[in-house]
Amino acid sequence: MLTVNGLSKAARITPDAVRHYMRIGLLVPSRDPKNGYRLFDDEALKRARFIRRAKGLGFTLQDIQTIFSYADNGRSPCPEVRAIIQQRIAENRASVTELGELLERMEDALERWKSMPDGEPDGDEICHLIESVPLGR
Amino acid sequence: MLTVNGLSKAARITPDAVRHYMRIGLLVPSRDPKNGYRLFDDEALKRARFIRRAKGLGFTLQDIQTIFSYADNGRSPCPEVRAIIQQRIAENRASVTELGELLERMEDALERWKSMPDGEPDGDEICHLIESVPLGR
DNA sequence: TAGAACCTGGGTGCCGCACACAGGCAAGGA
DNA sequence: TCCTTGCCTGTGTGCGGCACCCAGGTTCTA
Repeated sequence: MLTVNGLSKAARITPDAVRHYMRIGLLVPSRDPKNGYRLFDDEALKRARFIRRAKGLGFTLQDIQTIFSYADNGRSPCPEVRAIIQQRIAENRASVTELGELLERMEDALERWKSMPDGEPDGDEICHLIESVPLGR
Repeated sequence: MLTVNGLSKAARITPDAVRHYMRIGLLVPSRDPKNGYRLFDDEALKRARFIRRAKGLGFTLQDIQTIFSYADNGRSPCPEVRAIIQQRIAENRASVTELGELLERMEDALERWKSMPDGEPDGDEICHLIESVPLGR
């Protein structure tokens, strides 16, 4: 049986993460009657490692909740898992695209600014560099 | 003079965003003594539009605070602006890379899973699809 | 005169933790 | 025996950038 710190080391996550997972119900400890310490069994260790793996694949903690509730009710989570990851892949593609477009705007701006002098405060503009950039729709 | 809603329309942001910017001190309204309504002048409208532009370039609200405080003290924010955007560009590149790597892992996993059957609960594994994935370091 | 549409303040929720506080408990050495 | 060190406990707050909701007051329009 492991304490919070012990579990955090065995599963290679921070103690704060362990506490967080407890708070949201992903990990449920028992108690040492002697001192009230939380104790985690092998099942909890398995879960903690699973969480680490799943997070590394882009599953959210909510997703992992869902997966656990399937498993806890004796049903296979696999079909859901396939569906969820497709969803997350789509979201991820969208945000990569979006971030890439932002990055391009940023680089363009920096480049254009190279040939522009710094402005002096004139009570009319806040920063002419930024104000020289066209508004996105 | 514009109310919250009026400003939100003139600057093309949501009323909730206007309220948020007020809360964190980016926009400071005066008051209509008749009814206590918040009133925004042209200066505030200029600021609201500036916020929209700067956000579109990847500046955080904190960055914008900094820029405003330069301008408010009669100093040119331009050198800071150049420094900040370089910083944000670097961060953005890092997260694009990171997200891209995550996306790759996700796609690889989905692909491998195509040739794997759904598992049935056996009390040993939670989801063999996910557990078949190697741990990242 | 009624209803719609606006306004006010304040609070909560999202995501995944990180950090901090104040105090209790356990095990070692001087 | 006391002191130190290092674990543990519960609780609360902060991050970014809003979105949403509540309960109630005000203003405009038909």
